[in-house]
Amino acid sequence: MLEERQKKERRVGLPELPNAEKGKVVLRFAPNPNGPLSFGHARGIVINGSYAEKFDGELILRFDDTDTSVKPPLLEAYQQIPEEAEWLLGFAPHRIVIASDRMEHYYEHAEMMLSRGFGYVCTCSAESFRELRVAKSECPCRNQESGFNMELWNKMLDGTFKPGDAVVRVKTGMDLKNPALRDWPALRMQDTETNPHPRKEIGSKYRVWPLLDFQSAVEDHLQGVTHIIRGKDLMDSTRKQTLLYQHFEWDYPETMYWGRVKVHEWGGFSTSQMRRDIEAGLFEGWDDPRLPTISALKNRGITSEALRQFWIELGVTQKDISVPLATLYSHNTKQIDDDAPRISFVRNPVKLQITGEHPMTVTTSVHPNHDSMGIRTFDISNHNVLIEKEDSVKPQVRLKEFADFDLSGQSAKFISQARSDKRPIIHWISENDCKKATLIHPSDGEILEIEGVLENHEYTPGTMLQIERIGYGILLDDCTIMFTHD
RNA sequence: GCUCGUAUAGUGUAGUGGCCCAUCAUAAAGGACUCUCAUUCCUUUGACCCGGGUUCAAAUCCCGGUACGAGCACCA
Repeated sequence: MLEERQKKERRVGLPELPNAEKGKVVLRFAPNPNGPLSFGHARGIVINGSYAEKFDGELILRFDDTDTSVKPPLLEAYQQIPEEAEWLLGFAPHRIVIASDRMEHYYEHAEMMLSRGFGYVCTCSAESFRELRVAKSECPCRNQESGFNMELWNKMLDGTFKPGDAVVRVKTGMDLKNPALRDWPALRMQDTETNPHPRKEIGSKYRVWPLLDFQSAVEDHLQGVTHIIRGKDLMDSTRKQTLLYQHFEWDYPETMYWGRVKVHEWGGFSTSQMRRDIEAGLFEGWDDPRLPTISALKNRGITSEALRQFWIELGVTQKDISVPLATLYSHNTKQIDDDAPRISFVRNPVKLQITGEHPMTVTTSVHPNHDSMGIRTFDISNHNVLIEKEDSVKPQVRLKEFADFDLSGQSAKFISQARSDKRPIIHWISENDCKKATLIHPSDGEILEIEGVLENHEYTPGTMLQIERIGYGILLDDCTIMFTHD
């Protein structure tokens, strides 16, 4: 090396993807549609989607909807999740795969397993198999002839067996040192008469259903997935699936993992728990602003770009982390501030009557850094203005962009238009230019509805606003603002 | 219990044997700008879990410990 090594640049963005060839990368994100997307799901979408984009590859959105009783799918989620994924990424997933539409493929592979002798139908109970697993001993079913296995398989399919009577296992070895890998279950039966699949085209059509490790493994192969990036809780899944791939003589995709994430303000986020809480009436719905769902965040004014930057900044480390929302809010502020019109909202308004000679109109900018966004005009010809109750106790104040006043009860004495001293600057609204409005502020599990008056405006719902001296908010309707963050 | 994984400032993150008395962001504190408690800018505070080893040289490699997390479901 002739050249001196340069000071290394700090790596920004996503880490390198091993063995990635431009145009040939296929990634997937596979949620259970048992609810809409949560904040945590966003990581899977953002990371996998960003790699797909970076390498000119494909992102598959796959619905892992193979459980009808423990985590039953929610019909609306099949519609909502792709929309939310597209909102988050700025592009739609390239392929959508629904596991419950692909049952024939899983059956076919199960039969291959049975006939080639690396899978067997096990009629042991879950409890007795657990003991065998601990003891590293094989169960009697393990050495059945493949013909007999096919017979038993058909009894699963035709309903001779009932749920719990039999499962299909992959032969991996009962002496494996990791107990999690020993002859793991691949398919089981479910009572889809009492718990039909919510998709009506599926309903009670199947009794035998693949479990995640089998379904996911087979489907990843069928779809040509090259890279799997998922939570490290699925590390043993990789090991189980690798053993299956060896049987099928397939190559397992490259894998990367991320650790567990908690948010200081929310703790963990479980879709199942949210679903129970919503059904119990604790929340108004999936987009309740207190909930860590994508829809709630979106409705509260968090941009998809902020979410993307947030997750990319966290990267793909295997550390278990706990992050404050302030980090997300900081990204969001950077996204919205330049475009957010300034607006005045007065909480708990107190009316003041101005005494003394004073201008009849006041103008101020819509955005102090961008004159192009125009001006706001206040009409004070009736001498009445509104200020926050909290500010009304101050003896001397300056009404922002207007003038200095001395306050005394309900009256405000005009002192001077120019600043005369360092008295605090407060925001205000002229009585002629405002209407009653509500600021919705989700905080500490409560939804506070702060009444006040809002400056007249012509913004459309969805506009992000910077509420002077309060924070950022999103306009819900003419006179309702949802507080976003400071 | 068995198995697996992770450990860098308050919180995240960069760093894969010498560029590191360690990067960047965020948070906090102070300041500049500003007629918002906004934005922007500047400054400061602040970290390689512990103990051994390998090496001329370790945040980086090895071993042990500790802590935290995960899997061992006929959930995903």
